[in-house]
Amino acid sequence: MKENKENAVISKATIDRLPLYYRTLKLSQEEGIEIISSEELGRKIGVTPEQIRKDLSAFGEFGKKGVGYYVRELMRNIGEILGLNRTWNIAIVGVGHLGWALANYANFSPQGFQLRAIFDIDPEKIGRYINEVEIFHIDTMNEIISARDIQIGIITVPADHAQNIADRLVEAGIKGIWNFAPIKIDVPPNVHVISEDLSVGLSSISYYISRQH
Amino acid sequence: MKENKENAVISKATIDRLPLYYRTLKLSQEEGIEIISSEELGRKIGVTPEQIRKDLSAFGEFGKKGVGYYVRELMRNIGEILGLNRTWNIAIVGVGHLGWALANYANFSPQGFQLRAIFDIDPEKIGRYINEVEIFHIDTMNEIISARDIQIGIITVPADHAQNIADRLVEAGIKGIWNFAPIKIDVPPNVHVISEDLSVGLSSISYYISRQH
DNA sequence: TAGATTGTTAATCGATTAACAATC
DNA sequence: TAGATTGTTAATCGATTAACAATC
Repeated sequence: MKENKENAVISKATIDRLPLYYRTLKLSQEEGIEIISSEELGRKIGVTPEQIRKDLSAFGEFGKKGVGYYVRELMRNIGEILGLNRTWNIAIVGVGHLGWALANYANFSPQGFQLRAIFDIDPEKIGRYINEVEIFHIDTMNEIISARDIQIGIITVPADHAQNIADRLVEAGIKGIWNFAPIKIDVPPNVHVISEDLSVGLSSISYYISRQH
Repeated sequence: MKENKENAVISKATIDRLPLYYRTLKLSQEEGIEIISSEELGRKIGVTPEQIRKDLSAFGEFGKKGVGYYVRELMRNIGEILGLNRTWNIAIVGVGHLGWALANYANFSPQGFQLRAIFDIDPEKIGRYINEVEIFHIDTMNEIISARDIQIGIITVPADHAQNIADRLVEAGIKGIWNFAPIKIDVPPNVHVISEDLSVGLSSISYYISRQH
């Protein structure tokens, strides 16, 4: 596991940008670019070059002065920082429209995220498969999650069930939750939650375009 | 249109919290709660009471000292600030899994967002309906968007087509874009873009659970 | 009136930007 | 060597938190 330089606390803002760097480096690499400057990388992402250099400097010295960054090497380093140099097993809870869409989302596995189980309560859905992954009854969560060594749970159930599902996931030993339910969920401090709140995006756009002069 | 107090610039962080306040007030209202303190509202959202009072104070005085906030009244005020006191017509471009899921997402209309058109290039899909909304060919975007007075576009096409679609949406007169493609898109300054980048969530979780000691 | 809670100013904290020495 | 670009320190900017007077 890659440690940061002197155990300094890394800002959340920095962490949120690392996946953007990683993704953009990957695109550049696929285009055959071998070396990239913070200037060019920043231009592609929409971030200042200083920001990038500052962010990276929290973890080490990955560039070559006067030259730039070797794309492949920087990718490997950021991948290591993000913990992408391994496989994470994930489960989706709730096969509504969104859960179904995410279960079909193909871009997870190249980054090391493997969908290993899907859960629902609808008897109609249980036993079926999405993309070769079986849908199980929610009551079997404990067994399935430990048997399949699942570390991350994705919650796509309605808001009024989200906390209960989160509790069950935690109980089953999950370490991280990606929550799509539009509600705050409480978990113990050793479990990490990222909330993807799709109910705010349009409101925020509405605000800005309302006050266009 | 609700003006802020003395034309001060409102921080982006404040704007991003307003929809959370709105949503939580709505839930409270549905539970029959008529008055709420910043303390209680903050507890439900996971934000400090000071933060809420500070955010709101940028727009006016909505509370009653020693009492709290009238839920219904505060909701109306925040709704006005966000521009939710009207209907916005929206279009989805790209009927992949995610576009399909969003087209079926029922929670938009209660907040005044009406899906008026869906676009794709697949001849198989064109002419079909999702939830009573027709799928049109992308080449008819200009006419349809102005005919149906659509102000907001949702991009759910692959990353390599996103910029082109954004250009077409802007050309058709759209004012705001909700972008789900994992790439930065450039638009003129009078168009507002919110990016919902689903490719970063899992990486960010991976980072945090990797370094759990 | 006493207790509660807002709205706002001041203090603190954190993140971004600017500047530049180091060096490839 | 000269030019380019990193890594890092210092300066600035912005956002959050603390404190408290105002007042219901």
